[in-house]
Amino acid sequence: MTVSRTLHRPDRVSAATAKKVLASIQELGYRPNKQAGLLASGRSQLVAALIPNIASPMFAESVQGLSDHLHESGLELMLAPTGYSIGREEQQLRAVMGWAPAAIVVTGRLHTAGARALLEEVRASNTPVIEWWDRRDSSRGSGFAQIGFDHRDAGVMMARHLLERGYRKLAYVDSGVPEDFRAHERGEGFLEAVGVAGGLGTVYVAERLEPLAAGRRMLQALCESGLPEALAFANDQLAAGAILQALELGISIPGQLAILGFGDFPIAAQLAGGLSTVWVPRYEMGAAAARTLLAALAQDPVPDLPSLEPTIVQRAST
Amino acid sequence: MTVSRTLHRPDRVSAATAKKVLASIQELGYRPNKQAGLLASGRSQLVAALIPNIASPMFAESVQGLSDHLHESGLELMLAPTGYSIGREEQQLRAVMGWAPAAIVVTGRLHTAGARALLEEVRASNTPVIEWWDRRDSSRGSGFAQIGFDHRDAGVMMARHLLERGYRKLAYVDSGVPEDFRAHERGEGFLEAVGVAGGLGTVYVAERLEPLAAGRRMLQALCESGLPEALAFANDQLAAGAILQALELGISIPGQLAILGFGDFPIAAQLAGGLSTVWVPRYEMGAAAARTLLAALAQDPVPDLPSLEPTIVQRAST
DNA sequence: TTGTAAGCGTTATCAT
DNA sequence: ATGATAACGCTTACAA
Repeated sequence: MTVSRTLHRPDRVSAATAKKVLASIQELGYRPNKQAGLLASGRSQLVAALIPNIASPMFAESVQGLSDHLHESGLELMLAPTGYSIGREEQQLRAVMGWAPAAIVVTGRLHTAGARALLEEVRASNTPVIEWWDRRDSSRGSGFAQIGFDHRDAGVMMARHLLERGYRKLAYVDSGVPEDFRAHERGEGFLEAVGVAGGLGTVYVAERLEPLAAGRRMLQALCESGLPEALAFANDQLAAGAILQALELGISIPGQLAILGFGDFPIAAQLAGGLSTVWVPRYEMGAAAARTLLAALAQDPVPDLPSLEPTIVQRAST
Repeated sequence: MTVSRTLHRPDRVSAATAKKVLASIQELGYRPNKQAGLLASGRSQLVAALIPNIASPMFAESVQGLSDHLHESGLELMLAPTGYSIGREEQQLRAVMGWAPAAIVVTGRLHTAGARALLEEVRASNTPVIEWWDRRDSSRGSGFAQIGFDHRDAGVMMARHLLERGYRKLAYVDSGVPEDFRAHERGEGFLEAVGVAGGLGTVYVAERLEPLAAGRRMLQALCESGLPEALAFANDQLAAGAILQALELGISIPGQLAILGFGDFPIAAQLAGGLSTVWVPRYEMGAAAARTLLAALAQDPVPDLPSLEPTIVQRAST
């Protein structure tokens, strides 16, 4: 008991005892067993994050942001990939809950009914639940903490950017991942904004290949069936593929075809002249999730968060 | 006790009892507490992986490979980033060991003395320790299971590829991350092979910027100080940056300058004409680590692993 | 096939 | 300021 106190409440132990305890810890190489600690205290030091894909650059930086701030506070990160499937997400959620995590982070606001019930249960036990990478103001109150931005609005922003620059025949290229709801929502917002402005909007779906290759193929296909004036993509990788293909075909950008990406990945800044795109606070969402969740665990008020709105980055391709 | 048995050794429970138990589990929403299970059994269902950087595409796919195969067997993955620092690695190792993981995966074969002692301790308790992303045959026997390839050999292979194609004035561009020992070792192997062949070898160190930008800057700098005949890079991102810059400067590739990357990331196949590079079994290392570790946990013999040797991918840039 | 008792390593609580 | 005792929820070992 004195050892436990020395480690957790040093102010409640005399200096002399503390010194002896620490010396013994050093000498014996004692490391507390966290599982036992959790079992006794009911407080875990684990945060579980469920994300569609670990290898995707979209989420990797958010995970890094989360991880950086979590480790500063002595929390460990448990990662569970869902493969962009909400069914899989429910399974993973079930598995992860067995660890009694201190907080749970899930991607997006769309879940199976079962997953939603599990999350409600988690929240009912005073464990923070955070949805990141999405937010819809209308659904607040009913839901969990949302750290992200509205993808429909982002789609609207993309369309408006193109419309403002005079393009009228527009198309959105979706990623071809059936359950990437956020990409679909951007497409919906895009289409709607084009319609409102009296433009001509279409949605295409990329093949489910490696994205640079899929972008190339998409441009190839459109060349044969007829190019719009501007093309907005679900992500920079698709857009970069299209630009590379356009360069090879001698299609001038943005003269014959304007191209807009999403994500503002490094390649966007480096590609011939620069790819116009949408900057997304990837790392910041992770950091914000960590800050929010730490505050909730400490019963502190919700911290002020930086704006997490995406913004258009204008380069040479639009 | 009957519940525990129903869940873990269903063959030891009568069908009728099992049915009743499962019905109750369903009805009550019972989920076993894994912490308590571990505490009682001494067997954890957690695998800890320590990697330099979660957001780096180098490791992300290995993590995905590990994760995919782990989850199939009901093991959870705990990730700890070390920021390319072996000091940080030791800290993380200490933290992670508090969870009594079922197995530990660390990146590379170079660790602090303290970390090495901790890993020995882990192994002494019959917990598998795997070093991935590196392997040195001479150090086997003294060490842990190594899943990866020899980076010095990879450097030699890169140099030989360039030498065979007639280039004599060669340079290797290192990544600029001080503790990326594997990139340094590739550079050493490269230099040595060039020396042996009687060529002229140099090592440059890229600025520590976003890698595409650093590759651009490196090429710019070399243009001013004098280009070699061929340039090998520590990774494809640096090489891609150099190619983009060369295109803008009108330097012909491989005519005036040959360029070789490392990693075989998607961009290598898509870049103007194609970047020659070294394919690395990123996902496969993750999968192999999982298979090795599962076999060790099951006391099965070490499984046959596919070859994890990198190979040269010849494209237009060399 | 089922059930009982003990104990895993910690922390909460209360007594000293 | 320190220590004794009883949990935490499960599994092991053994008994019925």
